[in-house]
Amino acid sequence: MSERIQPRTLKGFRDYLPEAMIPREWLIDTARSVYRSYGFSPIDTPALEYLEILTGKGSEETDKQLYRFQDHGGRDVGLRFDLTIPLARFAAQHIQELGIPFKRYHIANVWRGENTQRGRYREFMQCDFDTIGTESNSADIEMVLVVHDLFAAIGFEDFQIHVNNRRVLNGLLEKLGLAERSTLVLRALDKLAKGGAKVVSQELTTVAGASEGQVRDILQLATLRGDNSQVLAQLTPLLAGSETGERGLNELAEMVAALDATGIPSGRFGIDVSIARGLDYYTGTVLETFLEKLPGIGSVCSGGRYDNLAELYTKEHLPGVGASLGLDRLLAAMEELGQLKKTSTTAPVFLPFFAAAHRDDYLRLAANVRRAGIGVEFFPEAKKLGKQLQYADKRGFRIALIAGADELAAGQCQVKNLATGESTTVSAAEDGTAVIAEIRRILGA
RNA sequence: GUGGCUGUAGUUCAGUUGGUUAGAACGUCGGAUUGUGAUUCCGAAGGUCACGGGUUCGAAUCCCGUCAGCCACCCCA
Repeated sequence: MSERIQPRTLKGFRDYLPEAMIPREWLIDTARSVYRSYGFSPIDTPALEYLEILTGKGSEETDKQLYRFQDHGGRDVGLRFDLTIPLARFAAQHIQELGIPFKRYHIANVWRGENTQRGRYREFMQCDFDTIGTESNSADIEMVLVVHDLFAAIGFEDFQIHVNNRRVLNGLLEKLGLAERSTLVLRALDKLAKGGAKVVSQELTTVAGASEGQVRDILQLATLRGDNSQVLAQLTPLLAGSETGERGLNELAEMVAALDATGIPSGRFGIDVSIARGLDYYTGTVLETFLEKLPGIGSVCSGGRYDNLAELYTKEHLPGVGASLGLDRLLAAMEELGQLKKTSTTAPVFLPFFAAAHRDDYLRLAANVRRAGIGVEFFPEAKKLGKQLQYADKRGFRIALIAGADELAAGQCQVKNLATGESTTVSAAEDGTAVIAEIRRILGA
């Protein structure tokens, strides 16, 4: 034992203590229930894939960030860096059994070997949902609704879903004769929110090789302001004559009308022509979600429509639309906003081990309360009551059930509200119905 | 991957121009209080000063490397 191994974790990888894990699980549960409420079904895929599956896309950037190695059988493998590529492979393999349209959600860890920053890690969780196999704009509209419901369910008031359509931009680029360099242009445009017009125009000129006039037209389009109908009206002349652009415009207009009809508060959703998304596989709707109080953290939920998800893996034509919630970035944001409740207990009720000779009575009482669907933690040692209550207080329990030899002899139990300190004595007989009723009363209040 | 800042008990931080035994608060554990939790009092545990090397009579302090964290770029959730 002379030399111990230093306990440590890799850069960008983290341990989760109960205090961090409890809100994390809550967020996952919330996302899951919103996705399910729209009929999305869960799937899972392996963390490790054949390298060729992951590098199929071939972009340099993802290639650099990919965790890759040879497995014990000498196969070239890699850890998934998002959930979309695995979905493409998954769909190519199983779409026959699944049928179309296929709606799935996938909540899982992904890995990227990039440099860390607040809210950005090398192992992080994504909560994706996608609808594949349909080109209907309804699916795009539903995507926005899901994102809206998701953030509302999490408890945010001040969030904004920015929506755009790639066809709008592509239409303009066609008109300008820049269609071939669209990826470079879009990537530059993606920096508008952060860097401003100067940065964008410089990158457009130097990287994308756009002329002064082209830069001016692109920026004019991207910096349109006003409410949704105003933006749509201003876009119309800019895109006139471009089939692609007009189609994009129509899709946007349809979406605006549909979302208005569902009664989404207007401040939470807006056309933002500057949203481009760096990823080049998006072809139609693109979406980003920002927290008004924390614009610096960037988009916490992004997504869009892609024409052919699985073309690398199958002949089957599989269009899709979906978005991804960045769970860890969102948790970092919520922590910064003080929006996370601090508890490190999962059961609401605490049962002190008070009278050492009565362990079985406590276990029976706890079992009765649990049968009613209420979690109970029984303290493992018959320590001083004060100590046990201190423990309960620190963990954030809401109720303590206090029963010493006297109460047990009388068939009674104190139900103590730990928030107020009030305590009522009720009968513990009849499988604890009175105890359970009192607990429910306190929890309900 | 590039550049900048940082690293001292579980946590937040002191620590003089390099000087001998590295401190505090909070937290933890025990006691005052063999039946009631954020109060009070007493006591205890807890540090290879991130790790490794160098300079020096002497290093938490100066230098180099590694690791990690934060920030910017890049990219993105």
